[in-house]
Amino acid sequence: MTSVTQSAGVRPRGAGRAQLHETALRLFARDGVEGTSLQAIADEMGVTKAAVYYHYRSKDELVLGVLAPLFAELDAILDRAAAHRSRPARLDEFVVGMVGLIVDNHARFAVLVGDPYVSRLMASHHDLSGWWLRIVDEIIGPQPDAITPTALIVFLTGMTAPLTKSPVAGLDPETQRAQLIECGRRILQIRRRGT
Amino acid sequence: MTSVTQSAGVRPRGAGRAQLHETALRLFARDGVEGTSLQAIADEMGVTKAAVYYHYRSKDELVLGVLAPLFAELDAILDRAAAHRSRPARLDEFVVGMVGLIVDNHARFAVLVGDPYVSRLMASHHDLSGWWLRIVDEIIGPQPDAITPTALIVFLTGMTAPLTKSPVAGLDPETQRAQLIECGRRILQIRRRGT
DNA sequence: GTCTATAGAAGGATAGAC
DNA sequence: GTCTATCCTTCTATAGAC
Repeated sequence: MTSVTQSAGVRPRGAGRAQLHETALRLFARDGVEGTSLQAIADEMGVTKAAVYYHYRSKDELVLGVLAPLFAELDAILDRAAAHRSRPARLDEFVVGMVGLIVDNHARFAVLVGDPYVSRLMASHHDLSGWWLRIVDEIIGPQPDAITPTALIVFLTGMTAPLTKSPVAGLDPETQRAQLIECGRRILQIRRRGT
Repeated sequence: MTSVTQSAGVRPRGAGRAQLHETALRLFARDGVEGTSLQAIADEMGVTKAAVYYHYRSKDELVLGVLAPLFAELDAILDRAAAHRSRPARLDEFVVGMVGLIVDNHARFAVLVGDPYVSRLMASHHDLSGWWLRIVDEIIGPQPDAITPTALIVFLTGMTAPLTKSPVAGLDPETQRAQLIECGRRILQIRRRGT
């Protein structure tokens, strides 16, 4: 959702901002948001704290700026999944979409769903519970059985682990993707349609 | 692992310590370890910081003290599971054991596996990777297929979510237990033995 | 076992020069 | 867009009285 078409050749606005996002995200994922000081981010970039404050007026806004790319993606995945008519097809499209998002954005997603600081931040700034309601309403659909919401949240939370935690990390992205999709299909009991 | 047999009638050593554990754990789970100051814990208990420092010489030791009850439990679950001869039986025993542990200790387990501060603390003080090696060696067994370790870590990480996160929380413990066991059996493809 | 008081470091954030 | 310098708050931790 960041400005995509910016006439080629022009130095992109916020080249420094992109580096800031990258550095901050890496440290957030490694040490947690609360465990990452603006000083540490500045040191890692070889600049001073004040340089960071040029881009964002507070740490909270920096965190939201780093996570921002996810929100549009999450909505897009929901849109694509909700377009299917049968529940299994919706669930499968959702699983495949989420796995794709996570494989490409493991750190960002792990910070979003796993960091306590972010959880509190979301409660006041962004509406993440609305996203969950959309899942229940539009993907699982009317009359959900008792276990599917639980299975979904177990999967959504658990799927970040293999990519960040030590033991299983380090697999090539295609294997990760295939294994995670299989996990999602198992826990949601989706019989694979002819793809 | 804390002293169990202490002649009855005697005021238990560390009645205050138990309350400290309880309070600290609740705040750790809610705000994260790094987001919970010793001041906040002391305030919550109605005492001063110095009183907390009477029980533990540092914040790190307090964190380890709060999490300590888990480690003996984790080993006991592994022992029970490893005693079975067939792999499906070992996996099922492990799933049932872990779900029981989590339902009774969601907050503690969530802090252990989810908190960035704890992750760093474990890397230096405790050997959590040894616990994972025991799982792979003694539960999954020789010649693990490619996906089972991934499925296990997705489940172990994900299973904490329904108990702490908002949407699905608030179910009665028996339902939670049954749903989580079912999730584990699905993702690990365990056909239920005659229980 | 709990208190007051305080040291010493680190954090978030701002002002103003370049 | 980045710097120096500074302010104020909060944090961990310790010393010593009760």
